[in-house]
Amino acid sequence: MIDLCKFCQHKSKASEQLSDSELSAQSDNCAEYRFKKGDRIIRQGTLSSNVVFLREGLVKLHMTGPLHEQIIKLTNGPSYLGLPTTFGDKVNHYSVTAIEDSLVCFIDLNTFKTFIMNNPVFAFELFIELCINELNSYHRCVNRTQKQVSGSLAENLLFFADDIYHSDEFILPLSREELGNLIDASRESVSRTLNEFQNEGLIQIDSKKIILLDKKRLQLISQYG
Amino acid sequence: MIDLCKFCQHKSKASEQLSDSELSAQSDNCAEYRFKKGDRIIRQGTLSSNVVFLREGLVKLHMTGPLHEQIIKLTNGPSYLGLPTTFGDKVNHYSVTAIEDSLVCFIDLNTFKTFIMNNPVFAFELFIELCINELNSYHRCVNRTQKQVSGSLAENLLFFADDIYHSDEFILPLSREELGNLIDASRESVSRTLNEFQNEGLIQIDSKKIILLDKKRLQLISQYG
DNA sequence: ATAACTTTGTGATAGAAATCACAATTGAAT
DNA sequence: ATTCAATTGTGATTTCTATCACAAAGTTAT
Repeated sequence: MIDLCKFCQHKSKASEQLSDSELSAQSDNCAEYRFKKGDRIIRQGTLSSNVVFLREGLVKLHMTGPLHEQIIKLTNGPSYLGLPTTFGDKVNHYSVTAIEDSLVCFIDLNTFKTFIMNNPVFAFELFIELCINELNSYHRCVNRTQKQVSGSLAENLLFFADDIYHSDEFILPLSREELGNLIDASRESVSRTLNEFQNEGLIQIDSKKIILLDKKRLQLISQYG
Repeated sequence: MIDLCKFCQHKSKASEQLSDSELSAQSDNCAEYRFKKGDRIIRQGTLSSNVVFLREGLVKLHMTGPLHEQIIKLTNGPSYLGLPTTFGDKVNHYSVTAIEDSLVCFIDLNTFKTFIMNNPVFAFELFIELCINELNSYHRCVNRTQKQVSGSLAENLLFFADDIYHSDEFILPLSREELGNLIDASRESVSRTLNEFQNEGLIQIDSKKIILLDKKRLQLISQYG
């Protein structure tokens, strides 16, 4: 268990600022778990007692809204999960669920706090990360409220290809229902719109497998659709 | 100009953690401005070069979406404005406009950074504030995407009464159009829904003046409408 | 393999809200 | 006071999407 964190290949930008002794302290106060696709990592409504760091994998942050479930965002590792829900309140305001097999570290809250208090560069990096997250959350919200189904769908297909899988061909890790929760549409509308995209030659669908055929046009739809 | 900040009655929770010498340094590197209703305080797209602190007043954070303007949120003082846009990127991602006469302090960025680096309690307070902001932004987004016009409108009327004016009778500081930008509805829908509310005896409207008559029912509409 | 359950596709219908169009009101400027 | 511009109210129409209903296809378990 000695110095596991020191040699971790998936450090956050903040934890790259930790000293050897701090990393060693983190190793001693940290537990590693593997989650299978579908496993709940953080549960809305429960006490948040650890800092959660996603080393590898893909997860969804989601919360129950007034009418239905909503996926707030998707995050792939390496990245902290739920800093806001850990430090913003005692209780988790949202859930986190693996949508692909994921490797997660749970870091003791007090140890983490010590780093913030004693290592200003670490604290500053976290601070910056939170700022960027908040900006992104504003952008996501503006987009999801203003775009219609085809626009949001195109946007998210491009997001999967460009930011998650780095390939124009990928296995969609979400059901149609979940895709709907991500873009604020019903299961049926997602189905229909995906088929429209296929009929117009924008994409090719083979059940969960998606191939993006015309990214230029998808980009246009994402912007103005 | 000596120690203006020290005796400021509108300190942020974070700046209450600053030492006398730090407050004095802040006084020396800080400028105070008064903005009239309608004045732009931060302009989307320009360089963000100062930390902006709203001492008194009421402002809207807003950004241009793919289709129209959207009000991200309303903030009243005392509160930092645009920490995310100041530290998250060099360029402002959103605008801030006074919707009531406001008193604002511009704090030198480097001075502020020094505080973060040298005063961990200050940094931690800011960190917590950002976390809470992000949680709130998630909740606002879920609500505005899932509720329909009457629900969002009821929610925001209650927000004005309870959180901004602390009175069930207030002068609405936004035009119908702006209210629409806040709840993702058209100007016309806002007009119509306000009138419905009046016809059902929920509120009384006298042009900009609003009186909430039945908050219980407004709460129900806010939840399930 | 079969049964039971979940996910998905697709047509028909209904409903909420945008848009369009225009009148009325308010406010600002001269 | 008068003019011009901006804001607001209201009806008619259109559009998008949710919902409903049911069939088809996949998955999982026994």
